Amino acid sequence: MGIIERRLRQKEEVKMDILKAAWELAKKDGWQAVSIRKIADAIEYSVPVIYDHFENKEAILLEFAKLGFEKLNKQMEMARNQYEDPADQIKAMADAYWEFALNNTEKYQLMYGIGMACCDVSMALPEQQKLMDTVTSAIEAMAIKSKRTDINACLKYHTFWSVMHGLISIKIVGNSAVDAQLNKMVLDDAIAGFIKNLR
Amino acid sequence: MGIIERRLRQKEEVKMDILKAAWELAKKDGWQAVSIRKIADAIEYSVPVIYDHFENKEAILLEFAKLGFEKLNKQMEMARNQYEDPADQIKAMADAYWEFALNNTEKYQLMYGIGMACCDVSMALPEQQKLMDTVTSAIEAMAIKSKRTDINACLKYHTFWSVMHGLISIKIVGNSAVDAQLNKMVLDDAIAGFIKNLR
DNA sequence: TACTTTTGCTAACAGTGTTAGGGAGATAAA
DNA sequence: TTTATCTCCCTAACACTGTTAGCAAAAGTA
Repeated sequence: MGIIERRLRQKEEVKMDILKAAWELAKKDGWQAVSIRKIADAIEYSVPVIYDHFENKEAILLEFAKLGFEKLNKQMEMARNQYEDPADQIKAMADAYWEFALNNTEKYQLMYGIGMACCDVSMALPEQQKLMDTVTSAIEAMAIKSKRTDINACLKYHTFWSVMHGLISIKIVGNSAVDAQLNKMVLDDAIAGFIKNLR
Repeated sequence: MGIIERRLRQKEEVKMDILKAAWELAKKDGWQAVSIRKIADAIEYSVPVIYDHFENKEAILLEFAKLGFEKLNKQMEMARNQYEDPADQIKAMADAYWEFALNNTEKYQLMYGIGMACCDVSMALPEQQKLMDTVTSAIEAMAIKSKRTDINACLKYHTFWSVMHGLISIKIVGNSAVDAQLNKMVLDDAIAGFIKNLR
């Protein structure tokens, strides 16, 4: 009775093909160029088959946003765990965030809706919460170490995130109008200042 | 021979009607809901008439991005000119930027392509340059006053802009998931830290 | 073999930006 | 005044988009 198992396996395979096709189209010509018909064409199935696997186009894109958050979470935790000192942790996480956004531009765009319609949904993803926890823990550790009782870690996290996200989204929509080297310098300067204000 | 004058006047009137219709549609249901056909319907002309006044849809949206930059420039200069002390100027400009983004969300979205396709063009607008000059002048003044020769004003401007833009774009795509009061606190904290690092 | 379920297709609906081509009216020249 | 030109603006189409209804063929079950 492995029939239904095989069916499930085959169905999963088609689903993966859909995601793979969508990803390739996005990498080649950007998310705007991704259409249901082009995906159908790539996987050699007709259009309605896609709707057997995903409720709508948004659901397909959301899948990549989720993947993005998972990957970012992993890399942020790895960066933090490489250091003991909270200041070093914060610096490492800033670099990791920057690195992730540079190497996963397509996913980052989806995660925060840069230069594209859709994805207010992605902002409500539970993976966001974990990202916040990872960074906030280091900020709290630093506050304790610096014997600063006046620091609101949640507030400081949002500051951290704003700088990072601002820099990245300007870079993404600006098509490297500002050169890459300056961007990295701005990041380093901003994070150095951020850390200094936590001491 | 006021005939051609009248014609030009009427033509300009239709152009204004197009912009007005586009603006009203955007305010009601967001930029995604703005379509050439809906505009045509609103101005009670057929679709191709719109293409007599604008090269394409992008050109219509770009008009609002330009208006946005002009308004922002004006408000930033006003904010700066209210104070003599460069630190006060920077704080005032940060508040002005924040205020502008809050009260002109639709324009801000267009200016920096938040949550929508299009508008890599708007990033190349000359109005951007002026904005940079306004802020940079205050940063330079502050560097001189603080006798700091190590400050790269251009770099600091980008830091300033990143914090502002990051905070605002998170707020816009996040549909006020994070509450408004915290956002203002984050802004004040970030700018206070920014200014502190210029002393 | 007959029945049921699953699968995946064609074709359509309603919308998008954009443009080719032509008809009617206003202006200018005869 | 008649004829020619020119400007204005419309209808209709093209090539797309996301999404879905309905049906035919294949696969599995009795």
